[in-house]
Amino acid sequence: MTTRRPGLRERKKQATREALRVAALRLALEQGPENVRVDDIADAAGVSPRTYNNYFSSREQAIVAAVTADRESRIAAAVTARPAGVSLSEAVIDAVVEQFTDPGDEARDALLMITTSPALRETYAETAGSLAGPLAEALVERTGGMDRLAAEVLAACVGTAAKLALQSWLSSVGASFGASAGGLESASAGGLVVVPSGSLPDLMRAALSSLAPALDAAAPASPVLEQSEGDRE
Amino acid sequence: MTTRRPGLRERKKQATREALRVAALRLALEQGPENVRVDDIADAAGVSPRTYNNYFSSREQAIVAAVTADRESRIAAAVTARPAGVSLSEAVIDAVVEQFTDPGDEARDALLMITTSPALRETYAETAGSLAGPLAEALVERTGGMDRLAAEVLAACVGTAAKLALQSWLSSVGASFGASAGGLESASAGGLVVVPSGSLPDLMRAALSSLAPALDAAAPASPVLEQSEGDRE
DNA sequence: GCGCAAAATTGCGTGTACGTAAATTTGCGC
DNA sequence: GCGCAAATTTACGTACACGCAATTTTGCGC
Repeated sequence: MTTRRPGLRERKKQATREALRVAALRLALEQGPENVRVDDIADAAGVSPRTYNNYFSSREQAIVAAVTADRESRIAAAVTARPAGVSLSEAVIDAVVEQFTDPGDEARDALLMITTSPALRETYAETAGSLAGPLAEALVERTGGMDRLAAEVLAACVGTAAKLALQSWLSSVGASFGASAGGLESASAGGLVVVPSGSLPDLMRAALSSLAPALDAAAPASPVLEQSEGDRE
Repeated sequence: MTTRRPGLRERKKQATREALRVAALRLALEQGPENVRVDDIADAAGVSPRTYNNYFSSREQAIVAAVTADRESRIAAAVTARPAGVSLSEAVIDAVVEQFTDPGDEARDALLMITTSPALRETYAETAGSLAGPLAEALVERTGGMDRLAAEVLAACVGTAAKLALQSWLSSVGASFGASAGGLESASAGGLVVVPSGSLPDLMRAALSSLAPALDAAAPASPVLEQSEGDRE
């Protein structure tokens, strides 16, 4: 249902996007992330440099996109796929942890590179926030019509918690965080005080568990849904 | 503790920052936000353009900083200042709503300008996330040592919820949100589905109320709490 | 096939963010 | 007051994000 008509035109767009992702990742792995210009990526993908910015709004996005790909929709799908018996918090936490913890086989070295480069770390952590949209949909779907605003808020908070866990984990794995000279720190730029140096799954589970009460409270007390949830994908 | 040593040197830095803020706001109000170059701001503040970026990492930051100033620390202070009797969620929600709802007297026209410019709206909404750090401190302080990670997570989530409420409110007040062509949407760039067009206080209270259970559950030694929900694990 | 309108790509120009190293200022001990 | 080390400001160069308009490509009705 989501992929109604691929649309021959749309398909080509996705192909271009994919080509850019692949090219960006390959070049970054080969020459190091700092030595890759957007011109190089665009050149390797066979498009003009201007086109690159039609698909990605920063140099780092294409690289991390090669790893994160469509993680958001996978998480959303995983949430709706959980058996109706489990609580909402359980479903969400399990789905999120699962999707974030398992790196694709070939993504291992890419992850290593990302943890090494501060700029990539930042962008990578920010991808956690992008799951808000799809997840909100999934929340509404699963609970059978929870309040829209509540769904958006909770989904965004899950993303925030995941981002925090990711940042915390990254900062423990990699080097220390360079503090910029600027004053008005952006939300995601502040150095974290927590450096627990645990495993990423544990860390993420711990972070998300703080949200569990809010998630369960938002579910309208119907653990078993009799709704015909026939349409799956 | 926080302001241990004014430090004559530090004072001058803050003066420069203030000068940049004021200049940026004044120029933006006079000529419209789109017609202000960073060179103009730097020039008006009597520093080099490069110095501007030593204090603010984007052109819009200085403008919104003139309005938001030290909102984060005010919120943190407001949280700790609440009487010990009230629940944590109540304290936090009241403090946040209070600080966000009351625009300074002279900030009125500035707020109007911000709602008009999409770029400023974006930056303004993002400032909500910057309260995470101070708020986390306040949470730990008030609850008498809640888990550090939980405090960071909850504080960040409060910021996220506030940001969402702000975005929702801004999109209802101003014009529609232009969708960018790019694919990998950043967390805060996605168009919100919720356009309730309520008053900002109501909106923010509604958004934050979703987090109330999580906040209250995290307060261990709170006055009257029936601890129904045991932590998993 | 033909042609047309929408969509995507491209080139260009502008403004911006930031690394880097030189120049200037500040704080402090003497 | 003197001078030195650290911090701050500054100039310069590079890369980048993006608006805009011209150009090419795509999809579709005929």
